[in-house]
Amino acid sequence: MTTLETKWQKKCEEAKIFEVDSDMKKKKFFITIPYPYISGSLHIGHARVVTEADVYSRYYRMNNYNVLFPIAFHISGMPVLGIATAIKNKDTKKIELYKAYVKNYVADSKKAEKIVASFEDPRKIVDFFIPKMKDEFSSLGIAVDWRRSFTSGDFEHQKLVEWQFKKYKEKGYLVQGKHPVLYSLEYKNAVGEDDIADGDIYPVDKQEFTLLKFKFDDAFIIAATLRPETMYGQTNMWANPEADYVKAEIGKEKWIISRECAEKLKYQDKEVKILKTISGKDLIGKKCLAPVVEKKVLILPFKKANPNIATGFVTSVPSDAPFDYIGLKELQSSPALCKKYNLDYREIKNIKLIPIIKSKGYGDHPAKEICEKNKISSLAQEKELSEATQEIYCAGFHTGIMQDNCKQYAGMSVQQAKEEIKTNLIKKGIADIFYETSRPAVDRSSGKIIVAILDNQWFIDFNAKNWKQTAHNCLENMEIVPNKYKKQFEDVFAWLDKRPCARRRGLGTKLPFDKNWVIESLSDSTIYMSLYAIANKIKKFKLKEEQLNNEFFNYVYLSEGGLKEAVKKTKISEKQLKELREEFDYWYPNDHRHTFTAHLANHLSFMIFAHAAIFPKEKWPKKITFHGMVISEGEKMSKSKGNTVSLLDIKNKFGADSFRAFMCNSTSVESTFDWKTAEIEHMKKHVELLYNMLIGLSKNKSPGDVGEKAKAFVSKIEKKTQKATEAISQMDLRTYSTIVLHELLTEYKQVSKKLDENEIKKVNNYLLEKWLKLLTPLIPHHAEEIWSRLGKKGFISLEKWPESDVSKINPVAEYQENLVNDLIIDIKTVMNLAKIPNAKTIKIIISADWKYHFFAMLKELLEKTRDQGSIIKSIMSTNLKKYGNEIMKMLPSLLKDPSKIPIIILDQKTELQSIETVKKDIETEFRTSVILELCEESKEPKAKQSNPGKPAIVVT
RNA sequence: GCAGGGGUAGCGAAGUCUGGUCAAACGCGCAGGACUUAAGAUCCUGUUCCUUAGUGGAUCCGAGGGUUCAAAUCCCUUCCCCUGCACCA
Repeated sequence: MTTLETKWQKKCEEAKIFEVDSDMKKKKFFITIPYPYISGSLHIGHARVVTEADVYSRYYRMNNYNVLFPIAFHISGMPVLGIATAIKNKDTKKIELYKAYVKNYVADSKKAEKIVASFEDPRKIVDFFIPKMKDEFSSLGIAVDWRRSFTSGDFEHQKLVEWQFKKYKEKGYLVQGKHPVLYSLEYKNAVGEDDIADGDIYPVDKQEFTLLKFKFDDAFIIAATLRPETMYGQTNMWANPEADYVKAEIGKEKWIISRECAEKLKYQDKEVKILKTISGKDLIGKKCLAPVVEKKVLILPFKKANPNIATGFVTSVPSDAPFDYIGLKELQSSPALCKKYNLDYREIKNIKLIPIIKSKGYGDHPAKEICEKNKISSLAQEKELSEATQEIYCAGFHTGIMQDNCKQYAGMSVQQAKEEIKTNLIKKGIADIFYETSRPAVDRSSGKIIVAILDNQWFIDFNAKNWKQTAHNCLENMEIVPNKYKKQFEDVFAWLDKRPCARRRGLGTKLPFDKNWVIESLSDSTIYMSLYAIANKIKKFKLKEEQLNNEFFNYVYLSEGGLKEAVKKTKISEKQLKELREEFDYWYPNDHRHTFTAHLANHLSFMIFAHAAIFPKEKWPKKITFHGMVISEGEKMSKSKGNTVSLLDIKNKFGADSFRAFMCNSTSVESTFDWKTAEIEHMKKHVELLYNMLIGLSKNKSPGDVGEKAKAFVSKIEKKTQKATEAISQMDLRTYSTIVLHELLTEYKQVSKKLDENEIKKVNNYLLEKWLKLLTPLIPHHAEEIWSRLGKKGFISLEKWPESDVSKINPVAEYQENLVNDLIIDIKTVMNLAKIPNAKTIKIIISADWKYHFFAMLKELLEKTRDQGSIIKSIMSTNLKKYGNEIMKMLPSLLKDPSKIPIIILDQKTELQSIETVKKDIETEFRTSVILELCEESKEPKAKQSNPGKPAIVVT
């Protein structure tokens, strides 16, 4: 099969039928997918999105649209750079991995090694993989105009992004500010999941602690908490007797904090000057002034106070914190322990829990209660204590109400109090914010990871001025499929605030006004689809980087600044500039973007905002459709599971058309697509079967009217053509493919059983081209092959989509056919049940004439009402009254289940005629004689059972 | 935590917006039959249960309630599963 496919891919490429230029006489259709990221080989996730877009766009092409489907490539950000760095650092795992990739294309092992070695230059990775990716995509039979391809590292892309960000800046959409990030002390840079040891398995979060200042001599002891709302329950301070603390100047204040904390504070926007070391032991037994409760509290020993976490001091709230409760209890129950630290046991013993929060399921002292319930009695039960803390935290967060002693916060929910207390304390200068990692973490070179606050981080401010409103307008006018995602967009829009849009590292475009920053890889790909419109011309005209300046995009994209001025500033000829402008104006906006749901909250939302910011209304995107996840053999695809499927696998093992058919038919566009090797094997056979059958049809056809016996068949085919057209036009590829792959085949099989050779030839002639064209978007290669074998010139991909001839849709004919089919099945069943394998005669008794009138009337009445009383009344007021008894027997069951009334009610005469036409066939089928009679004339007791559409059967 | 999606036959998956013709498309699997020396492929038939000369009846779309003449579909409660959440493309 592959040879057939490569042959047609080559022919299409040579004929350049998918390379399109503006054509004012034709309507355009411009469809895009997110450009794929370069990293290793393409898999079925990529295959899904391009294939769906392709099938759909082929339908448009066959409806006389000038269809543009381009694909570019994304290389911004860390991954490509990461590969290059790993290879530079002789990371054997990565080198082996990429050797394996490269060997897919380069057989010679030495050559492959050399190529991989060259990958320490990221550009080499891009240059190597992009042609391969284009080939792999093309092997799926997608109709892409590759002349318009580019990468996000190319100058035309970067110049466009520069232009965009200058526009953002002019409009005040960019702001600078502080921003916490995970930061490696070793790399001296922000880090992501990939840079952190085990970052993928145990993700690291940023946690926000509230720092509280406890007056102590001329300084403050700084305690850190995640629960500022519990501050009214403080009873004491915890310090680690084994840790070293420092006294340090932090701005204008003196703080006592762990040595580690002092180091971290330097990265969190604080001036730090260490004055002296203080041993934790020396603090034990002393007192400091607790904020909020405004009282002196004892500093007590607590080994769980970790100098590596936050400040190394913890304020103790034993009523609500299990750790604090047990820590205190251990001291209170051990005079010896108190003595060890020179503490006054009676004073310790006197410390009482202070109730502060009332949560559902708990009394005044949740920590005490849960420890008693879970039998926790020692700080050594770390795991149990952590779980208990979680549980209380959850209960408090969701159901907790602040108690009366919490002053102005009394009666408030915990959720609300938490925020308010924090903000108020900060305002008063007795609290501060500190960020800590959610777990101890190191980077891949074992350097420590902390949270650092970047001072002049660039943000895109989605709340700036009227931007959100404009974005909403844009969304409002867009078609979103499935529509439920429109609401989700709205939710995302509401939540979008400031987003960091530049980074310190990675590939990409530098911020034009601050070259220390690289524009972040999602922010640099929000309007690139506009470049497809002119990318081929930029190449053709051999434009240079410096020519694609502000004036260039202002003129070509916005028609601003005037042609003369643009010519002067860009040094591009008037003719070329005009042509570029026309090309852009013709193709843009993007009519349709097909993407993965995961992109909604970021890429797609940014795309909408970007267009709203930069472009006039008529250039805003028109439509977004979503596809679902891709899994393989019921599981998430992953290399470790060995269930990944590459495009090369598809090409070599199954063929593009089988894949296309299988994928479209196995799930609806918005649902999860599950790759199943066994099932695609089936589809491969099915495609072959269709192919052979259609070739067969092409050799056995003759023109002419299909004839009476195929009337119902034609009706069904026309109806299904209509349905398939409707489905594909709404991108319901599943319904569409089910019809063209299976339903048409079933119908054809059935009708061909009934027809003689001559009749079949005419049916074949009627069906062949129509069916073939219906199949073309789905299995284009096979369709082209058959088309050429029919002796047709040109490509079927460029043919006109078949129209459904509505005048041939004939419900009565279909009904009659069904009636006869059911009749035959019924006869078989009866013969089976009655155990009469060889019947002498089959008597078919047509229902009494009055029943047709009754059924028809009942059907009509049911449209209006379901009320039995009024239905009876209406019927009895007609001359059907004389059958009142029988009617009353039948009516309840008909009302209960109206499906017993046939969809179409013929009259007695027509029904008799329908059966008469097939009388002979029934006789042949059962090798017996058939007698037809009317109920009124029949002496059979069974005759009364006959109903419209359901003749009585008597076999003897 | 925040936001969103979903639970339908042995399995996958339509149907849900717009309630009725839904025991539920289509595919896979399974069973029986045809073809074949045989296997595979292909074709036909069947595939909730009971009952039966085709009729009929019961159960039924995670669980429980409600609205309605009528609910897989609308409303409420509840259980379970999945996805995303910003130096990550």
